[in-house]
Amino acid sequence: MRANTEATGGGVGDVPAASGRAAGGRDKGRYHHGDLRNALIQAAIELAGEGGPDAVVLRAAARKVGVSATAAYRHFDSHGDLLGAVKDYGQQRLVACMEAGGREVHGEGPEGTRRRMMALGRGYIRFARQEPGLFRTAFCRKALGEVGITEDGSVIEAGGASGWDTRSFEMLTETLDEAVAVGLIAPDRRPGAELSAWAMVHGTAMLFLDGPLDTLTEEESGYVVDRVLHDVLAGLAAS
Amino acid sequence: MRANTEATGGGVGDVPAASGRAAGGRDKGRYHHGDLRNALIQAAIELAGEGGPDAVVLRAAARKVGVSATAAYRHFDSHGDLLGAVKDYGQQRLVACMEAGGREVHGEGPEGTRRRMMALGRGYIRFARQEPGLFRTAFCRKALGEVGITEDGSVIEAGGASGWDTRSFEMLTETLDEAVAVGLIAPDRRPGAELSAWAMVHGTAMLFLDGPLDTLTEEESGYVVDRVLHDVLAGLAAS
DNA sequence: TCCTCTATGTTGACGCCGTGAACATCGGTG
DNA sequence: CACCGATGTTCACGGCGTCAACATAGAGGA
Repeated sequence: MRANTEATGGGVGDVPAASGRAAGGRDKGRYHHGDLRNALIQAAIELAGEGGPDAVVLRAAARKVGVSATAAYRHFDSHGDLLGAVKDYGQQRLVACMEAGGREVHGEGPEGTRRRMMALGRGYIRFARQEPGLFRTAFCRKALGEVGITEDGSVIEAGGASGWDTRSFEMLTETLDEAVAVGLIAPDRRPGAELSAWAMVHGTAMLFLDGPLDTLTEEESGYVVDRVLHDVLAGLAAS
Repeated sequence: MRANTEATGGGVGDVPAASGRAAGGRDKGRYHHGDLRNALIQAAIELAGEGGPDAVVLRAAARKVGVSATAAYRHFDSHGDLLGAVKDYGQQRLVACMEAGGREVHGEGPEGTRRRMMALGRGYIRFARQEPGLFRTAFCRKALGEVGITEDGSVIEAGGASGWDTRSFEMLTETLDEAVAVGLIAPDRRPGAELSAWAMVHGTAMLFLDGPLDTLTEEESGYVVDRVLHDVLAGLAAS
């Protein structure tokens, strides 16, 4: 971090989720932008949405805001730092999409819980399909100092599991606990169940985006998603 | 494609899988390399193995071989073309790793088939963990003309499901058919089963690499993999 | 009120990247 | 042997991330 990045907490939080034209350039050539950090993040988010993580180009974001490239360095340590901000935003959007899906289902008992789990998974995959660029950015490596190669050629991987929004994991955990309480999942199959569930959903999303499922229509993909989610629930339910 | 890329079929095939020092530079300054295309692919494979798809830098590969950067354009259309060759190679290695896993299991009947499916999945994930750079490259987008942005800003996604090695999919299909024949999977649950199986395995691999499972030890991850594979089989077996 | 100090921008430069154009060299075919 | 196409080379361009030096606006104290 550098300069005032500490002050804004490094989060994205107050970026207007979808403010149309990126606040398109400052009015009347003010020398100081006023909110350049968030403006750059917003521009970078749009780039990511259109072209994925590789499209998040520092100079392009600066151009969009109407500011010189190096101005970004007053607010971000590096290109990876900016990308990390977009990554955080993407993860938040993913969580929001899951929550939106879960809120629509209100049923009680085993069937209600089952439908809620399905809704969670559908929300996850819906976000991946509707916002592929952001989804890929949310799961891309190489934000901040995650990977790099030192001058002597050795590979460095700093950070470990850093930079992960744990909220989506918590949502899954809560719903799985509910599923056990309600008798949907056998208690002895509970430990580690979030892994199977998450892997299945995430894998399905990846196959939709980068795999051989990328040509399916909306309707076909609906069947696929239901089938996959049904299978993972069946696998967890089996005694 | 350009020049003689047609002649070698665009495949990698005859690249020595792991020839230590990349054939380290031509001897005695011969003007013509003799096998530059494969030498560049080999160098690019090493780059990918060390740093993933982003490390596959055309100029770096040329440097490794001891040749000028533009020489690569006699054998590849573009950077994406070279990356595509590495991608193909990575997919072949993945298939090889799955086959190696499957060959170790010889049992007959339901239990044998079950163990064979587990071995296939373990091979998939073992490759992802042992060769993360190659694995990521095998599944990276942006080889050849897969994605791009036109001058007017619109996003173009050419190719569709192109560039996919279908062999791994076939192996899965065969084993699933075997599982039905042997009574492991209910026939009515067979259609679409490869999707669930693949999604689960691929998702687990992704969570190991880019997700929150990247800190697990070898032993821990073994349990995780077994658990996940067990779950997906249970899900398919349930009537 | 004015002066100064610091946060925030700008310009210029560097080395790396992918890529095209023009030129050089080798090796096989008439 | 003379030639020609395949295969390399050098040079050049614009774009990228990033650093150093300089410019400016706006806030807080004299």
